[in-house]
Amino acid sequence: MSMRQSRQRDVVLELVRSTMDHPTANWVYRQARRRLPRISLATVYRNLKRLAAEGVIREVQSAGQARFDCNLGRHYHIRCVSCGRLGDLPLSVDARLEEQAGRATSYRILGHEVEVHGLCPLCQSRDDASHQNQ
Amino acid sequence: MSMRQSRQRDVVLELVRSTMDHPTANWVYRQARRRLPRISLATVYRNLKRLAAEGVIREVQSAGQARFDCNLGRHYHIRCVSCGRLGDLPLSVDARLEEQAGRATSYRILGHEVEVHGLCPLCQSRDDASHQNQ
DNA sequence: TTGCTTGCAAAGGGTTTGCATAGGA
DNA sequence: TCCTATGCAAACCCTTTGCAAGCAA
Repeated sequence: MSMRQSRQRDVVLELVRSTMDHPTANWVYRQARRRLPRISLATVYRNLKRLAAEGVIREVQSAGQARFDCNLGRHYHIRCVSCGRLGDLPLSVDARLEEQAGRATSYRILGHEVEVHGLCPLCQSRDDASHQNQ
Repeated sequence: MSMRQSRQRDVVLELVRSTMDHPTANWVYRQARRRLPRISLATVYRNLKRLAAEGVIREVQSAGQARFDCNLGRHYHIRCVSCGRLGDLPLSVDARLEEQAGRATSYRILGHEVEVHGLCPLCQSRDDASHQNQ
């Protein structure tokens, strides 16, 4: 794959793999600077994109922002509408959806994504607390 | 709902309702200018957002861009990975997904979205044509 | 008249790119 | 050495905002 090794790329990959939180580029950048204070946001973006292009990680679009996922298996996501947190949804992927979509349209089907949205536990308790003050 | 009438808003709404194509703000802007040459992109955005906030249309995020949908019923979408076209997917919505997600997580579930991706008929034939020339 | 709506221009957030330098193989 | 990867700054795209003027109620 002709990808040379670099300290920056190693750190970016380690960071994406360090969390289940599907981090944004900016989160990876902030964390990376703690180890490589001179790393630039452009380098973080280039490495995230490159790693995704090589299939080492996966890029997911959520609420209009790119997030990066080290879990390469097919799975669904759940997003908190309040804080934006994106998590894995441990459900089995619906295999029939794609054949149904193929029959229902003239598209050549390549895949599908499911994003459930709701309030994460933290934002639920934050909400409950603020309601008590009204 | 305290929404005053305006020619600009009428045109924006008419345009979103004129197509099943889930247009972007920029598409609406280009079309609107044919009828109101002095309309600004900011006005188009303000009206699209306002109409979505009032529940007259719906905003959908697709491939990192906002698109606007006059179909208020719950339904799934299909996106062409090549040209970005977003269409409706005429499949019944999976009601069990949300209860399963509720059981599998500690989120308070509010809804879910499904986007199937593939190649639309136009991009398929474009692809086939270009392969013949190789 | 009142105050919502507009056009314009500028700013904003996230992401990408040009370029000279640094640094793996 | 050769060529990829980097840091920096500027550019880019999409979207939002401040403001004075316009216009519906």
